[in-house]
Amino acid sequence: MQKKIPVSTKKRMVLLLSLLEKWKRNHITSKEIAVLLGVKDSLVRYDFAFLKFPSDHRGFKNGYEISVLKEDVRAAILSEEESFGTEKRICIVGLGRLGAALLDNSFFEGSGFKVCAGFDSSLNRVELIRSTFELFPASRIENVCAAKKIEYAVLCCEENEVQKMADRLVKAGIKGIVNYTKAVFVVPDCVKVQNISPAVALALVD
Amino acid sequence: MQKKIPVSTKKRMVLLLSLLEKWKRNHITSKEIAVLLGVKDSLVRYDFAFLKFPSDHRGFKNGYEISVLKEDVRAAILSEEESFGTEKRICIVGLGRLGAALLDNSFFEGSGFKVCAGFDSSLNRVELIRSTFELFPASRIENVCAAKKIEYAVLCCEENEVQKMADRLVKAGIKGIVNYTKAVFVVPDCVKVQNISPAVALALVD
DNA sequence: CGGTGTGAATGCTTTCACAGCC
DNA sequence: GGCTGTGAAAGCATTCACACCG
Repeated sequence: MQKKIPVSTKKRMVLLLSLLEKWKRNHITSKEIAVLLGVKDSLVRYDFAFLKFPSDHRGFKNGYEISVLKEDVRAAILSEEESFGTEKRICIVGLGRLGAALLDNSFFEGSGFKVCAGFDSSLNRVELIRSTFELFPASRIENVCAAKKIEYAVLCCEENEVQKMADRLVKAGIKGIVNYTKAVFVVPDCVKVQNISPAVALALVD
Repeated sequence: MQKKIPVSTKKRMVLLLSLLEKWKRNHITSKEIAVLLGVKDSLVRYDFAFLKFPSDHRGFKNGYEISVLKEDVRAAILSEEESFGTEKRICIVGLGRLGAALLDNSFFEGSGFKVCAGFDSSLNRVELIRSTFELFPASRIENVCAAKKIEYAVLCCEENEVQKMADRLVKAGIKGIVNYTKAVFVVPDCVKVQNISPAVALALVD
């Protein structure tokens, strides 16, 4: 419906939402946001221009009012999706130490995502780990994801399983994959992937 | 010395190196690389143009020879740094389940980074967790990082500690921080940070 | 042909400059 | 003065088109 929000803007807006949660005063300026996000203030205002806020914040002297801004931003970045308002469902694939750590929904609260299932090729792990939602053997990815309407996946399995798991996720009709392993894999164009293993992330900070 | 390598190129090259490790044939074409990286083949060749390989691969009919390409790429992306060849030293800050999971050096092998220390504000954890290198209380970040010449940090502590830990890392003279928490923090311009919590990564794949 | 290398064209993203408001 | 909003300019990143080679 709207003119699609640029991904770079979207990334900043997600960070912004989580930082507004903890902001103590009830107003904030573009300059203050910019410092926290590590960008220029003009860029923050330019981002806001895309979101076409219903409210006009101009002339508020002391910047934006937190409650209004928060609602405006949330509405804007969620309104793009078909599944408006409802949380998008995700799964964790690979329940080694990293995967098991991510089973905690506190990583995702306020982000619009919700962990709904975990998978591992080791039956042992699946039975051993306790969690607030169901865990399954990897062989059931196709079934379970479809049944539970899971749309996104976080990959943190063994490197030699990566392609196999990705294939299953694709068959399950998943829309996007966040890959925390060093290994890369091939998916059809309609599935988006973010390769963001610790090693890659580190290479980007220098 | 060279014309600085663009970050987007660098990211792809890091992925490429790890992908070449597992490539079975001893030659590869830009088309094949492009599929694995999920980009256009022209972009792969354009990337290579920046790196100004010593060897000219043109006319090799069947693309690039793995061993030559691997050396060329590695040399190019490492040659930017002052600390040529030697592995860059990193630390993990916050040893909850996520941080503890990242203490495993297998996440970083082949990437040019090496975990050398872990920190947590809970003495209990520091003493309980076993690892192949030393763990310290968070109060010692400044000392230990300086002494061990640690240059980069991975942040995965409690959200309410994030700013405090970041301040300590800055005092310790750290160059870059990868932030796996949802919380944001402020650092001087000379320190680079990558905010890439699971929630942010997911927001980018749709 | 099917491959690489490269300059020019396109498309994104960020910054600048400045009008308008309190 | 300090703030937002916005169009125009600058800066990056990606794609295209095509020369050249085996």
